[in-house]
Amino acid sequence: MNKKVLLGMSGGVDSSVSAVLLKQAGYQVIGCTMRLWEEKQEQTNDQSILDAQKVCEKLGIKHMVVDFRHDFKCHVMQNFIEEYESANTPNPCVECNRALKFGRLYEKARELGCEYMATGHYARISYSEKYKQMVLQKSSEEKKDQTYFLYTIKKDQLSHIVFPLQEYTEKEKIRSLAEEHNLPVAKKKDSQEICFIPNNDYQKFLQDHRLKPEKKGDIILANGKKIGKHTGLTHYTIGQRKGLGIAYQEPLYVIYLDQEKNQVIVGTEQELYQSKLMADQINWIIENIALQEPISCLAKIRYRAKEAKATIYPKENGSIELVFEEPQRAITPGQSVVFYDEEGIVLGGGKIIRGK
RNA sequence: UGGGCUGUAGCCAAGCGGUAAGGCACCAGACUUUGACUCUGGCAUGCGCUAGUUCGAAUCUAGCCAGCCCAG
Repeated sequence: MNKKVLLGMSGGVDSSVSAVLLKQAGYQVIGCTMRLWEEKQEQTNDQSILDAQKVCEKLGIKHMVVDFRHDFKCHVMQNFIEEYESANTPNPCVECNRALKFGRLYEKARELGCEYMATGHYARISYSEKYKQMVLQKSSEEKKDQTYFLYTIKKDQLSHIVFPLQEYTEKEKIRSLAEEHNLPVAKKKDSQEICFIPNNDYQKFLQDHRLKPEKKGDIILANGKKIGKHTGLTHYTIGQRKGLGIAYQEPLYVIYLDQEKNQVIVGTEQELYQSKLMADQINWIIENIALQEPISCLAKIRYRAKEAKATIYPKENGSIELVFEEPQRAITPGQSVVFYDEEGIVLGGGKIIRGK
């Protein structure tokens, strides 16, 4: 048996250790790094490619680079800009997983005759007796779990995807494995922030790429009282506290962005809580669950938020309404909502249109 | 012009003779494969100004300045 797997490699510790684990498990591994954007000042993309190459060389496996710059620009960067211009708050990592890693890269694996594709994500895939199908489940390392970014994976893809880190519960262990195998990236720090945005300055990125000019406007309280000036709606997201520049008796948070009036509405922390939301672009991973019946689940409205008990009400047009038992803080359009069962199995997820 | 009130950091605000609380804002760091949130730390040699009383004043006294309110 010669299981061929295409491993997406970012040049980081996780995907590098994944290569080791796959090789040990007897797979024929091809490392593959995506070229995603043009290099200017930031050399991060080139650096990842070099790092991945070094790791592959060390392990004696093939490495290749695929040029997905066009797709990345069309799907991820474009979406990022458009969402901000619609007064939403995008999550580019979700888009990138959907369109690139489990879109283009997945196709590439098939083209190359690989039965499997792998990534260094923290998540589990297994067969579920309960649902009689392959399922995506939260990592046993709850803190590192990345299923929130992975809910867009199609259910048919699951049997062809491998997450080699799925049994690992500690990041420390991954690092020590990397050191054991003398991987040159063992000490590389975890990636964070938006990969294609230099210095994490997304304002500048938007400035350079925006379609419409920025419009300044008023910051108001829910009662309509003017309380400050904003520098453009794209600079704000719901739940945001920093950067408002308003001195008040208590902390103020952005509770709503009114694009028509070009206003930022702020309020107290209490005013951030809502117990309903509408979502569309739903991807169901559990097959027979997307019926007309309301479904109980645990829903998560942002990465690193705690799941909360909720009921899903499917709509005829394919969107859903979600009603929480307890109000949730800062439900934000553009972010994703992911549905889990009580065992952490991903039922599906979608994109939040609005909170109510 | 007469009477009253107020003046503490960028904003709000405690203190009322014993050596400047707190909140907001801001800054730095931690956390974090989104943006946020959160957490930790920093942030007035000085309390409108000038004299004075006192061992000691933001706190008491006097004068001045500024703002607000009520009379006319």
